[in-house]
Amino acid sequence: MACNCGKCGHEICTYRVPIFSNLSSEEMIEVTKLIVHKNYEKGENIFLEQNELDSLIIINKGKVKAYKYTAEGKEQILYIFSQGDFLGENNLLKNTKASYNVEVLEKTYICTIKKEDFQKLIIEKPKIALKVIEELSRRIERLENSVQNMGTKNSEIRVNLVLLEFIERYGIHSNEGIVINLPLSREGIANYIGVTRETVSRKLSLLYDEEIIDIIGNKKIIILNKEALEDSIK
Amino acid sequence: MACNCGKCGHEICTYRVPIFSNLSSEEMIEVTKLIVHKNYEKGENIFLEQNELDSLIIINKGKVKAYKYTAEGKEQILYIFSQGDFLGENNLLKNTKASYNVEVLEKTYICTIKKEDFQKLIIEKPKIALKVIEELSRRIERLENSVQNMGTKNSEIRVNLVLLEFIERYGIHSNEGIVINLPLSREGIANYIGVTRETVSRKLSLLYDEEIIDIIGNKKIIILNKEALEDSIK
DNA sequence: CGTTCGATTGATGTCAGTCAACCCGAGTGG
DNA sequence: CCACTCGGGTTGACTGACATCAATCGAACG
Repeated sequence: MACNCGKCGHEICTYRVPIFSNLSSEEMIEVTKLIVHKNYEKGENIFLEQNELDSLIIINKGKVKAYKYTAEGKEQILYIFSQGDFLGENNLLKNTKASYNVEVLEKTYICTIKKEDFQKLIIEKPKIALKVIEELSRRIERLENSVQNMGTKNSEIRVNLVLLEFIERYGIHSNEGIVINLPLSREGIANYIGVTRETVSRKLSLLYDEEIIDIIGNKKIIILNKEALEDSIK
Repeated sequence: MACNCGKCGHEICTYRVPIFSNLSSEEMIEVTKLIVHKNYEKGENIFLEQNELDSLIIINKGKVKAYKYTAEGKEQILYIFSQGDFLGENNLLKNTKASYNVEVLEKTYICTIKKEDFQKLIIEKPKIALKVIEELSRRIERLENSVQNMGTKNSEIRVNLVLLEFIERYGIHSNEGIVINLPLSREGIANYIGVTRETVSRKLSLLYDEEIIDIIGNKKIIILNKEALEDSIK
C-alpha cells in the first residue's frame, strides 16, 4: 500500500507537518528518510482500540475520525483529525495499546515513522520535543472544550457549539455567508456531540427556519447569521 | 505566602514531582533553586480562567479541582489534581491565558517555577521534555475517558464509572472493602460527571440499598461489591 | 443549643430519546 | 430511460429519565 500518488513526495510531506516545521533543510532530509507512506480509502480503519502500534502516524492529506464506544455501546467521536495532525502518540514513550479507533472519512494519505526512530529523533532534536508538547497542549485544550460542551444539557446549544467549531476549522468565507463542507454525516455529528441523529436534524431544521443557516444537501451548510449562533450560547 | 511548613523542604518537593524524577542529584539541586513555594487554604483559587500565568505550578501536597463553566452557567469539573500533578502547562511555550479555573479542595502546598526558567530547563534537559510529554499523554487519556463517559446518557452508569475511577485513584483496600475518601462533595461529583447533585444522591442511595456500597457520612464511601459496579457498565 | 450548609427524598414538568413512517437522492440493473 | 433498492435524512407522536422545585433532614460548627 505504498504511496504512489505522485503529489505527496517525501519533502512535501515533511514540510506539511507542524512538528517538523522548525527543522533545518538538512534535518528535514534526515527525517524524510525515516518516513513510510500509506493511503486509505473512505471507511477503512487505520487502527482499532487495543491494537499495538509500532509507528507514529501523521496525516498528510485527508480526514479521519477517532472514536470510542460508550458504556451503552454508542460511538463517541473524540477527534476529527486532518492534515498535519498526528496520532498514536500515547504509545510513543510508554508501551500502551491504542485507546481509540480511527476510521477514514475520505481518501487519506498518511506518513508513518517507526516508534524507535521517532524516539531517537525526539531525544536528538529537542526542537521536535517542544513542538510535540505544543501540539499536545493544543489537543488538551480541544478535549477540555469537548468535556465542557458535553456538560451542557441543552442539545440546541450543543449543536450551535459544534457549528461554531466547524466555522473555525472548516469555514470558508464567501459573499453568501460562511460555507462549511461538513466532515461528518448527521449521525457523525450526533456521535460527536453526544445526542441522536434525529435531534441534530431537528435542531438544524430549526436554525434553517430561523434563517440562521442554509442547508445544501447533506454535506454542506452555509452560515447566514453567525452572531445569532454566538448569542444563543450566551 | 512563602512556604514555612517545615515538611515541604525544597529537596523533597523536587523528588516528589514525576517530571523531575529521572534527573541526577546535581541536576535536582539545580532545579530546586528555581522553585518558589506557596500554599493555599480550602476554597481559595490558585488562578482563574483568562488569568495570565507566569509560572508552571506543581502540586506538592493537597488536592485541587480545575473547572470551566458550561454555556448554561453550570460548573464543569475537568480534573482533580493532586500530589505530583502540574498545571498551567498550556502557556509554557505559547503565550495564552489560563483556559480554566483552579480551586483548592483542601490545604494545598504548591511549587512554582517561572516560565522562562522552565523553558530553559526543558531545552537544556531533554529528559524533562520527555517526562512532560509522557504526563501530557496521560492527561489526554484521562480527558478522552471523560468525553467517553460524558457521552453515556444513562446517569446510573456515569455514577458507577466515577466510583470506579475513584477506586483507582483514591481506593484503600481494607477488610471491610475498598475505602474511598471522597475528594468532592455530592455537588462536586455531580459537576464532574455532568448531572445534578440530586441525581448523584439518588443513584448512591440505590447502590446502598443494593448493598454494593456503604455510605459513611458525606466524605467516605466503602465499596462492598466492585464486581457489581463493573458488571453494570457491561 | 441553634444556625448553617450540604445531603436526601418526594412531586412535578420537560426535553431529548425512541419508535415509526416517510422522503429523497444515488446507484443499479433491466 | 425508467423502476427499484438502499442508505441517510427528516418529521411526528409518544414516553421516560433526569432536571427542577420544594420540603425536610442531619451533621458540623461555633
